[in-house]
Amino acid sequence: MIRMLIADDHTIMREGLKQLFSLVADVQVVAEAESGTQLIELLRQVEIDLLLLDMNMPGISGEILIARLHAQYPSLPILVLSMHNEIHIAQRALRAGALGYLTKDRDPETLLAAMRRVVSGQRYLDPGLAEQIALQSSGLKQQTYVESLSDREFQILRLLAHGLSVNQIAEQLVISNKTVSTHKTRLMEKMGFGSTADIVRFAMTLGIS
Amino acid sequence: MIRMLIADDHTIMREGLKQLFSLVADVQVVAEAESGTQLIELLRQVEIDLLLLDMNMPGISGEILIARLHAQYPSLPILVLSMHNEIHIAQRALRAGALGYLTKDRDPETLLAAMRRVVSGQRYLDPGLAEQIALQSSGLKQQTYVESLSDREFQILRLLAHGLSVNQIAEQLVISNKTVSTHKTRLMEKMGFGSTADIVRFAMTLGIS
DNA sequence: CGTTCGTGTAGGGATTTTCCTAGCCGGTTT
DNA sequence: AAACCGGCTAGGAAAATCCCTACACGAACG
Repeated sequence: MIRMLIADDHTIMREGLKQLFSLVADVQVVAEAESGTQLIELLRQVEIDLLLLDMNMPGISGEILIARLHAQYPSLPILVLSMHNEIHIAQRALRAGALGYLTKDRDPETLLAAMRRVVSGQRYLDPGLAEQIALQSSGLKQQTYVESLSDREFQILRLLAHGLSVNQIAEQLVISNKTVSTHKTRLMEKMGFGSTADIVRFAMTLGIS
Repeated sequence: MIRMLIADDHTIMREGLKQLFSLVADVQVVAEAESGTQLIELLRQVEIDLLLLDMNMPGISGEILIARLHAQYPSLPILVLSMHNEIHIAQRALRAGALGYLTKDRDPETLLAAMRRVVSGQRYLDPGLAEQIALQSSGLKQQTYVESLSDREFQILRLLAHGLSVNQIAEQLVISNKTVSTHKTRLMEKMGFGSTADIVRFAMTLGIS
Protein backbone atom coordinates (compact mmCIF):
# COMPACT_ATOMS: atom_id res chain seq x y z
CA MET A 1 0.00 0.00 0.00
CA ILE A 2 1.40 3.36 -1.04
CA ARG A 3 0.35 6.11 1.31
CA MET A 4 0.67 9.36 -0.56
CA LEU A 5 0.20 13.08 -0.14
CA ILE A 6 -0.98 15.27 -2.99
CA ALA A 7 0.28 18.83 -2.99
CA ASP A 8 -1.34 21.02 -5.61
CA ASP A 9 -3.07 24.34 -5.27
CA HIS A 10 -5.92 23.43 -7.63
CA THR A 11 -8.75 21.58 -5.94
CA ILE A 12 -10.09 20.19 -9.17
CA MET A 13 -6.69 18.80 -10.04
CA ARG A 14 -6.43 17.18 -6.62
CA GLU A 15 -9.90 15.71 -6.84
CA GLY A 16 -9.21 14.42 -10.31
CA LEU A 17 -6.04 12.76 -9.14
CA LYS A 18 -7.82 11.24 -6.16
CA GLN A 19 -10.43 9.81 -8.49
CA LEU A 20 -7.70 8.36 -10.65
CA PHE A 21 -6.04 6.75 -7.68
CA SER A 22 -9.32 5.39 -6.40
CA LEU A 23 -9.12 2.96 -9.31
CA VAL A 24 -5.80 1.69 -8.06
CA ALA A 25 -5.94 -0.82 -5.26
CA ASP A 26 -2.63 -0.24 -3.54
CA VAL A 27 -2.56 3.54 -3.63
CA GLN A 28 -4.13 5.62 -0.93
CA VAL A 29 -4.26 9.38 -0.73
CA VAL A 30 -3.89 10.16 2.95
CA ALA A 31 -3.52 13.92 2.83
CA GLU A 32 -3.67 16.94 0.56
CA ALA A 33 -1.96 20.28 0.69
CA GLU A 34 -2.76 23.38 -1.27
CA SER A 35 0.13 25.55 -0.25
CA GLY A 36 3.78 25.16 0.59
CA THR A 37 3.34 26.12 4.19
CA GLN A 38 0.40 23.78 4.65
CA LEU A 39 2.45 20.99 3.14
CA ILE A 40 5.26 21.53 5.60
CA GLU A 41 2.73 21.52 8.41
CA LEU A 42 1.10 18.30 7.24
CA LEU A 43 4.34 16.44 6.86
CA ARG A 44 4.92 16.86 10.56
CA GLN A 45 1.67 15.02 11.25
CA VAL A 46 1.24 12.24 8.74
CA GLU A 47 3.47 9.39 7.73
CA ILE A 48 3.63 8.91 3.96
CA ASP A 49 5.45 6.86 1.35
CA LEU A 50 5.24 9.35 -1.50
CA LEU A 51 4.83 13.04 -2.08
CA LEU A 52 3.26 14.11 -5.35
CA LEU A 53 4.19 17.74 -5.68
CA ASP A 54 3.18 20.49 -8.05
CA MET A 55 5.89 22.97 -8.96
CA ASN A 56 3.73 26.05 -8.68
CA MET A 57 2.45 26.27 -5.16
CA PRO A 58 1.41 29.45 -3.46
CA GLY A 59 3.72 30.61 -0.73
CA ILE A 60 6.94 28.65 -0.74
CA SER A 61 7.31 26.77 -4.00
CA GLY A 62 9.48 25.25 -6.66
CA GLU A 63 13.12 24.54 -6.08
CA ILE A 64 13.21 26.17 -2.68
CA LEU A 65 10.36 24.07 -1.38
CA ILE A 66 11.84 20.86 -2.70
CA ALA A 67 15.24 21.63 -1.27
CA ARG A 68 13.74 22.35 2.11
CA LEU A 69 11.62 19.21 2.17
CA HIS A 70 14.48 17.07 1.00
CA ALA A 71 16.73 18.46 3.71
CA GLN A 72 14.15 17.62 6.35
CA TYR A 73 12.97 14.24 5.04
CA PRO A 74 15.85 12.86 2.97
CA SER A 75 14.24 9.46 2.54
CA LEU A 76 10.84 10.73 1.41
CA PRO A 77 10.40 10.15 -2.32
CA ILE A 78 9.24 13.31 -4.06
CA LEU A 79 7.66 13.07 -7.49
CA VAL A 80 7.24 16.43 -9.13
CA LEU A 81 4.23 16.86 -11.36
CA SER A 82 4.74 19.98 -13.40
CA MET A 83 3.15 21.89 -16.22
CA HIS A 84 6.47 22.85 -17.70
CA ASN A 85 8.35 20.51 -19.94
CA GLU A 86 11.53 22.52 -19.94
CA ILE A 87 14.78 20.86 -19.16
CA HIS A 88 16.07 23.51 -16.78
CA ILE A 89 13.09 23.24 -14.53
CA ALA A 90 13.27 19.49 -14.40
CA GLN A 91 17.00 19.54 -13.80
CA ARG A 92 16.67 22.07 -11.04
CA ALA A 93 13.86 20.11 -9.41
CA LEU A 94 15.90 16.94 -9.48
CA ARG A 95 19.00 18.67 -8.27
CA ALA A 96 17.02 20.19 -5.42
CA GLY A 97 16.19 16.68 -4.24
CA ALA A 98 13.16 15.44 -6.15
CA LEU A 99 13.37 11.80 -7.12
CA GLY A 100 11.14 12.06 -10.16
CA TYR A 101 9.81 14.62 -12.60
CA LEU A 102 6.81 14.27 -14.86
CA THR A 103 4.76 16.69 -16.91
CA LYS A 104 1.01 16.90 -16.61
CA ASP A 105 0.48 16.14 -20.26
CA ARG A 106 1.40 12.48 -19.76
CA ASP A 107 -1.26 9.84 -19.33
CA PRO A 108 -2.25 8.30 -15.99
CA GLU A 109 -0.50 5.00 -16.68
CA THR A 110 2.79 6.82 -17.00
CA LEU A 111 2.05 8.66 -13.81
CA LEU A 112 1.41 5.39 -12.00
CA ALA A 113 4.57 3.88 -13.39
CA ALA A 114 6.56 6.92 -12.32
CA MET A 115 5.05 6.75 -8.86
CA ARG A 116 5.98 3.11 -8.40
CA ARG A 117 9.49 3.74 -9.57
CA VAL A 118 9.96 6.65 -7.24
CA VAL A 119 8.47 4.82 -4.27
CA SER A 120 10.93 2.02 -4.85
CA GLY A 121 13.71 4.54 -4.55
CA GLN A 122 14.57 4.79 -8.21
CA ARG A 123 14.75 8.03 -10.12
CA TYR A 124 12.23 8.85 -12.79
CA LEU A 125 12.50 11.44 -15.51
CA ASP A 126 9.93 12.31 -18.13
CA PRO A 127 10.91 10.46 -21.34
CA GLY A 128 10.64 13.55 -23.51
CA LEU A 129 12.81 15.53 -21.18
CA ALA A 130 15.29 12.72 -20.78
CA GLU A 131 15.79 12.73 -24.50
CA GLN A 132 16.28 16.45 -24.56
CA ILE A 133 18.86 16.22 -21.84
CA ALA A 134 20.63 13.43 -23.65
CA LEU A 135 20.74 15.46 -26.84
CA GLN A 136 21.95 18.43 -24.94
CA SER A 137 24.73 16.69 -23.08
CA SER A 138 25.86 15.02 -26.28
CA GLY A 139 26.51 18.52 -27.52
CA LEU A 140 24.03 18.44 -30.37
CA LYS A 141 22.07 21.16 -28.75
CA GLN A 142 23.88 24.07 -27.22
CA GLN A 143 21.37 26.53 -25.91
CA THR A 144 19.76 27.99 -22.85
CA TYR A 145 21.98 26.38 -20.34
CA VAL A 146 21.57 27.88 -16.92
CA GLU A 147 24.51 25.91 -15.61
CA SER A 148 26.84 27.87 -17.83
CA LEU A 149 25.96 31.10 -16.07
CA SER A 150 28.39 32.41 -13.51
CA ASP A 151 27.07 33.29 -10.07
CA ARG A 152 27.13 36.96 -10.84
CA GLU A 153 25.28 36.45 -14.08
CA PHE A 154 22.59 34.34 -12.45
CA GLN A 155 22.20 36.88 -9.69
CA ILE A 156 21.68 39.60 -12.24
CA LEU A 157 19.29 37.42 -14.22
CA ARG A 158 17.13 37.12 -11.12
CA LEU A 159 17.20 40.82 -10.40
CA LEU A 160 16.31 41.62 -14.00
CA ALA A 161 13.45 39.14 -13.87
CA HIS A 162 12.15 40.90 -10.80
CA GLY A 163 11.86 44.02 -12.86
CA LEU A 164 14.84 45.96 -11.60
CA SER A 165 16.54 48.24 -14.09
CA VAL A 166 20.21 48.02 -14.95
CA ASN A 167 20.83 51.15 -12.92
CA GLN A 168 18.93 49.89 -9.90
CA ILE A 169 20.94 46.69 -9.97
CA ALA A 170 24.17 48.62 -10.27
CA GLU A 171 23.22 50.66 -7.25
CA GLN A 172 22.19 47.65 -5.22
CA LEU A 173 25.34 45.72 -5.99
CA VAL A 174 27.52 48.81 -5.78
CA ILE A 175 29.12 48.34 -9.18
CA SER A 176 28.99 50.37 -12.36
CA ASN A 177 25.92 50.23 -14.56
CA LYS A 178 28.26 49.42 -17.41
CA THR A 179 29.29 46.30 -15.56
CA VAL A 180 25.73 45.24 -15.02
CA SER A 181 25.08 45.81 -18.69
CA THR A 182 28.04 43.62 -19.56
CA HIS A 183 26.77 40.80 -17.37
CA LYS A 184 23.35 41.17 -18.87
CA THR A 185 24.70 41.00 -22.40
CA ARG A 186 26.73 37.93 -21.57
CA LEU A 187 23.96 36.07 -19.79
CA MET A 188 21.53 36.81 -22.57
CA GLU A 189 23.99 35.51 -25.09
CA LYS A 190 24.59 32.36 -23.06
CA MET A 191 20.90 31.73 -22.62
CA GLY A 192 20.02 32.55 -26.19
CA PHE A 193 17.65 35.28 -25.11
CA GLY A 194 16.63 37.95 -27.58
CA SER A 195 14.98 40.36 -25.20
CA THR A 196 14.49 41.17 -21.57
CA ALA A 197 10.99 39.75 -21.93
CA ASP A 198 12.56 36.33 -22.51
CA ILE A 199 14.32 36.64 -19.17
CA VAL A 200 11.07 37.31 -17.36
CA ARG A 201 9.26 34.44 -19.08
CA PHE A 202 12.08 32.08 -18.33
CA ALA A 203 12.24 33.11 -14.71
CA MET A 204 8.51 32.67 -14.37
CA THR A 205 8.58 29.10 -15.57
CA LEU A 206 11.47 28.52 -13.22
CA GLY A 207 9.50 29.67 -10.23
CA ILE A 208 11.75 32.65 -9.58
CA SER A 209 9.99 35.95 -10.12
CA MET B 1 -27.65 13.90 -20.69
CA ILE B 2 -24.92 16.52 -21.10
CA ARG B 3 -22.56 15.67 -23.91
CA MET B 4 -19.36 17.54 -23.28
CA LEU B 5 -15.93 18.14 -24.76
CA ILE B 6 -12.89 18.67 -22.57
CA ALA B 7 -10.17 20.87 -23.99
CA ASP B 8 -7.02 20.91 -21.91
CA ASP B 9 -3.44 20.27 -22.91
CA HIS B 10 -2.65 18.19 -19.84
CA THR B 11 -3.59 14.55 -20.17
CA ILE B 12 -3.62 13.96 -16.45
CA MET B 13 -5.97 16.85 -15.96
CA ARG B 14 -8.28 15.50 -18.65
CA GLU B 15 -8.22 12.01 -17.22
CA GLY B 16 -8.89 13.32 -13.77
CA LEU B 17 -11.86 15.29 -14.99
CA LYS B 18 -13.19 12.28 -16.86
CA GLN B 19 -12.94 10.24 -13.70
CA LEU B 20 -14.82 12.93 -11.83
CA PHE B 21 -17.56 12.98 -14.42
CA SER B 22 -17.80 9.22 -14.46
CA LEU B 23 -19.41 9.57 -11.06
CA VAL B 24 -22.11 11.77 -12.52
CA ALA B 25 -24.90 9.98 -14.29
CA ASP B 26 -26.04 12.57 -16.76
CA VAL B 27 -22.67 13.83 -17.91
CA GLN B 28 -20.79 12.20 -20.72
CA VAL B 29 -17.41 13.19 -22.08
CA VAL B 30 -17.65 12.58 -25.79
CA ALA B 31 -14.40 14.11 -26.96
CA GLU B 32 -11.13 15.61 -25.80
CA ALA B 33 -8.82 18.14 -27.37
CA GLU B 34 -5.30 19.00 -26.36
CA SER B 35 -4.69 21.94 -28.63
CA GLY B 36 -6.64 24.82 -30.08
CA THR B 37 -6.40 23.57 -33.61
CA GLN B 38 -7.46 20.07 -32.65
CA LEU B 39 -10.42 21.53 -30.81
CA ILE B 40 -11.57 23.43 -33.87
CA GLU B 41 -11.19 20.28 -35.91
CA LEU B 42 -13.20 18.20 -33.44
CA LEU B 43 -16.06 20.65 -33.22
CA ARG B 44 -16.70 20.11 -36.88
CA GLN B 45 -17.23 16.43 -36.22
CA VAL B 46 -19.02 15.99 -32.93
CA GLU B 47 -22.20 17.44 -31.57
CA ILE B 48 -21.89 18.64 -27.97
CA ASP B 49 -23.84 20.47 -25.29
CA LEU B 50 -20.92 21.94 -23.42
CA LEU B 51 -17.33 22.90 -23.97
CA LEU B 52 -15.05 22.85 -20.95
CA LEU B 53 -12.08 24.90 -22.01
CA ASP B 54 -8.70 25.59 -20.50
CA MET B 55 -7.30 29.06 -21.04
CA ASN B 56 -3.78 27.97 -21.82
CA MET B 57 -3.86 25.77 -24.86
CA PRO B 58 -0.98 25.26 -27.22
CA GLY B 59 -1.45 26.82 -30.62
CA ILE B 60 -4.42 29.11 -30.67
CA SER B 61 -5.53 29.90 -27.15
CA GLY B 62 -7.15 32.23 -24.69
CA GLU B 63 -9.31 35.08 -25.77
CA ILE B 64 -8.65 34.60 -29.45
CA LEU B 65 -9.71 30.99 -29.37
CA ILE B 66 -12.88 31.76 -27.44
CA ALA B 67 -13.81 34.59 -29.76
CA ARG B 68 -13.32 32.39 -32.75
CA LEU B 69 -15.34 29.51 -31.36
CA HIS B 70 -18.11 31.79 -30.22
CA ALA B 71 -18.33 33.38 -33.65
CA GLN B 72 -18.63 29.97 -35.25
CA TYR B 73 -20.92 28.30 -32.71
CA PRO B 74 -22.82 31.10 -30.99
CA SER B 75 -25.16 28.77 -29.17
CA LEU B 76 -22.47 26.48 -27.77
CA PRO B 77 -22.00 27.07 -24.04
CA ILE B 78 -18.35 27.56 -23.19
CA LEU B 79 -17.20 27.16 -19.61
CA VAL B 80 -13.67 28.33 -19.08
CA LEU B 81 -11.63 26.47 -16.49
CA SER B 82 -8.59 28.53 -15.73
CA MET B 83 -5.66 28.56 -13.38
CA HIS B 84 -5.73 32.31 -13.05
CA ASN B 85 -8.05 34.02 -10.68
CA GLU B 86 -7.46 37.48 -12.03
CA ILE B 87 -10.38 39.64 -12.92
CA HIS B 88 -9.03 40.83 -16.25
CA ILE B 89 -8.62 37.36 -17.58
CA ALA B 90 -12.09 36.33 -16.53
CA GLN B 91 -13.61 39.48 -17.91
CA ARG B 92 -11.86 39.10 -21.21
CA ALA B 93 -12.86 35.46 -21.49
CA LEU B 94 -16.48 36.34 -20.83
CA ARG B 95 -16.41 39.26 -23.19
CA ALA B 96 -14.89 37.05 -25.88
CA GLY B 97 -17.95 34.86 -25.64
CA ALA B 98 -17.48 32.38 -22.83
CA LEU B 99 -20.61 31.77 -20.80
CA GLY B 100 -18.85 30.80 -17.60
CA TYR B 101 -15.52 31.19 -15.87
CA LEU B 102 -14.19 29.09 -13.02
CA THR B 103 -10.77 28.66 -11.46
CA LYS B 104 -9.21 25.25 -10.97
CA ASP B 105 -8.88 25.72 -7.25
CA ARG B 106 -12.62 25.26 -6.76
CA ASP B 107 -14.07 21.94 -5.72
CA PRO B 108 -15.79 19.50 -8.09
CA GLU B 109 -19.28 20.28 -6.77
CA THR B 110 -18.83 23.89 -7.77
CA LEU B 111 -17.62 22.78 -11.15
CA LEU B 112 -20.69 20.63 -11.64
CA ALA B 113 -22.94 23.46 -10.56
CA ALA B 114 -21.24 25.82 -12.95
CA MET B 115 -21.57 23.31 -15.76
CA ARG B 116 -25.29 22.88 -15.23
CA ARG B 117 -25.83 26.61 -15.12
CA VAL B 118 -23.90 27.18 -18.31
CA VAL B 119 -25.62 24.34 -20.13
CA SER B 120 -28.95 25.87 -19.23
CA GLY B 121 -27.81 29.03 -20.94
CA GLN B 122 -27.11 31.05 -17.83
CA ARG B 123 -23.85 32.79 -17.14
CA TYR B 124 -21.56 31.65 -14.37
CA LEU B 125 -18.75 33.56 -12.75
CA ASP B 126 -16.41 32.36 -10.06
CA PRO B 127 -17.72 33.70 -6.74
CA GLY B 128 -14.37 35.09 -5.66
CA LEU B 129 -13.94 36.90 -8.93
CA ALA B 130 -17.50 38.17 -8.93
CA GLU B 131 -16.84 39.80 -5.63
CA GLN B 132 -13.66 41.38 -6.88
CA ILE B 133 -15.47 42.76 -9.88
CA ALA B 134 -18.22 44.11 -7.68
CA LEU B 135 -15.71 45.85 -5.43
CA GLN B 136 -13.91 47.18 -8.43
CA SER B 137 -16.94 48.55 -10.20
CA SER B 138 -18.13 50.15 -6.99
CA GLY B 139 -14.96 52.16 -7.19
CA LEU B 140 -13.33 50.81 -4.04
CA LYS B 141 -10.54 49.32 -6.04
CA GLN B 142 -9.05 51.29 -8.87
CA GLN B 143 -6.07 49.44 -10.26
CA THR B 144 -4.84 47.34 -13.13
CA TYR B 145 -7.79 47.88 -15.32
CA VAL B 146 -7.25 46.51 -18.78
CA GLU B 147 -10.53 47.92 -19.94
CA SER B 148 -9.21 51.41 -19.47
CA LEU B 149 -6.53 50.83 -22.06
CA SER B 150 -7.12 52.26 -25.50
CA ASP B 151 -6.78 49.95 -28.49
CA ARG B 152 -3.43 51.40 -29.33
CA GLU B 153 -2.17 50.96 -25.81
CA PHE B 154 -3.30 47.37 -25.64
CA GLN B 155 -1.69 46.65 -28.98
CA ILE B 156 1.59 48.04 -27.73
CA LEU B 157 1.23 46.14 -24.46
CA ARG B 158 1.06 42.93 -26.45
CA LEU B 159 4.02 43.77 -28.60
CA LEU B 160 6.08 44.73 -25.57
CA ALA B 161 5.11 41.47 -23.90
CA HIS B 162 6.35 39.62 -26.96
CA GLY B 163 9.74 41.14 -26.34
CA LEU B 164 9.80 43.80 -29.04
CA SER B 165 11.71 46.97 -28.23
CA VAL B 166 10.19 50.42 -28.40
CA ASN B 167 12.07 51.05 -31.65
CA GLN B 168 10.97 47.80 -33.24
CA ILE B 169 7.38 48.58 -32.40
CA ALA B 170 7.74 52.08 -33.81
CA GLU B 171 9.08 50.64 -37.01
CA GLN B 172 6.36 48.02 -37.27
CA LEU B 173 3.56 50.47 -36.65
CA VAL B 174 5.26 53.20 -38.69
CA ILE B 175 5.09 55.79 -35.96
CA SER B 176 7.76 57.61 -33.97
CA ASN B 177 9.57 55.81 -31.19
CA LYS B 178 8.62 58.75 -29.01
CA THR B 179 4.99 57.96 -29.63
CA VAL B 180 5.45 54.35 -28.70
CA SER B 181 7.22 55.42 -25.56
CA THR B 182 4.33 57.71 -24.69
CA HIS B 183 1.82 54.89 -25.10
CA LYS B 184 4.03 52.65 -23.03
CA THR B 185 4.27 55.19 -20.24
CA ARG B 186 0.54 55.67 -20.22
CA LEU B 187 -0.39 52.01 -20.31
CA MET B 188 2.04 51.26 -17.52
CA GLU B 189 0.56 54.04 -15.47
CA LYS B 190 -2.98 52.83 -16.11
CA MET B 191 -2.09 49.26 -15.25
CA GLY B 192 -0.01 50.17 -12.25
CA PHE B 193 3.07 48.51 -13.66
CA GLY B 194 6.47 49.48 -12.38
CA SER B 195 8.62 47.81 -14.98
CA THR B 196 8.53 46.12 -18.34
CA ALA B 197 8.88 42.84 -16.48
CA ASP B 198 5.43 43.41 -15.00
CA ILE B 199 4.04 43.67 -18.50
CA VAL B 200 5.50 40.34 -19.49
CA ARG B 201 4.27 38.61 -16.34
CA PHE B 202 0.82 40.03 -16.77
CA ALA B 203 0.63 39.02 -20.39
CA MET B 204 1.74 35.52 -19.53
CA THR B 205 -1.06 35.02 -17.06
CA LEU B 206 -3.42 36.42 -19.67
CA GLY B 207 -2.42 33.83 -22.22
CA ILE B 208 -0.96 36.36 -24.59
CA SER B 209 2.80 36.07 -24.98
C1' DC C 1 56.62 29.36 -16.62
C1' DG C 2 54.16 31.56 -20.11
C1' DT C 3 49.62 31.17 -22.30
C1' DT C 4 45.00 30.87 -22.42
C1' DC C 5 40.40 31.14 -20.51
C1' DG C 6 36.57 32.57 -17.63
C1' DT C 7 34.97 36.05 -14.66
C1' DG C 8 34.24 40.58 -12.70
C1' DT C 9 35.12 45.08 -13.48
C1' DA C 10 34.56 49.59 -16.39
C1' DG C 11 35.21 53.64 -19.88
C1' DG C 12 33.80 56.06 -24.14
C1' DG C 13 30.81 56.67 -27.57
C1' DA C 14 26.54 55.31 -29.93
C1' DT C 15 21.88 54.21 -29.46
C1' DT C 16 17.56 53.72 -27.16
C1' DT C 17 14.30 55.11 -24.09
C1' DT C 18 12.30 58.28 -20.95
C1' DC C 19 10.46 62.72 -19.44
C1' DC C 20 8.13 66.78 -20.19
C1' DT C 21 5.62 69.32 -23.24
C1' DA C 22 2.32 70.08 -26.86
C1' DG C 23 -0.30 70.01 -31.24
C1' DC C 24 -4.20 67.92 -33.62
C1' DC C 25 -8.67 65.77 -34.20
C1' DG C 26 -13.13 63.88 -33.31
C1' DG C 27 -16.77 63.52 -29.99
C1' DT C 28 -19.37 65.51 -25.90
C1' DT C 29 -20.82 69.03 -22.92
C1' DT C 30 -22.32 73.57 -21.84
C1' DA D 1 -20.34 77.92 -31.19
C1' DA D 2 -17.00 77.55 -27.53
C1' DA D 3 -14.92 74.80 -24.29
C1' DC D 4 -13.36 70.41 -22.98
C1' DC D 5 -11.61 65.77 -23.07
C1' DG D 6 -9.53 61.46 -24.54
C1' DG D 7 -6.65 59.35 -27.71
C1' DC D 8 -2.72 59.47 -31.06
C1' DT D 9 0.93 61.83 -32.50
C1' DA D 10 5.89 63.89 -31.75
C1' DG D 11 10.08 67.13 -30.56
C1' DG D 12 13.96 68.37 -27.60
C1' DA D 13 16.67 67.46 -23.65
C1' DA D 14 18.14 64.06 -20.49
C1' DA D 15 18.76 59.62 -18.70
C1' DA D 16 19.44 54.75 -19.32
C1' DT D 17 21.27 51.18 -21.85
C1' DC D 18 24.03 48.93 -25.29
C1' DC D 19 28.23 47.95 -27.86
C1' DC D 20 32.95 47.51 -28.25
C1' DT D 21 37.04 47.42 -26.00
C1' DA D 22 40.07 46.66 -22.16
C1' DC D 23 42.33 45.16 -18.02
C1' DA D 24 43.20 42.52 -13.75
C1' DC D 25 43.22 38.19 -11.53
C1' DG D 26 42.99 33.39 -10.56
C1' DA D 27 42.62 28.77 -12.49
C1' DA D 28 43.67 25.45 -15.90
C1' DC D 29 46.82 24.01 -19.43
C1' DG D 30 50.79 22.97 -22.29
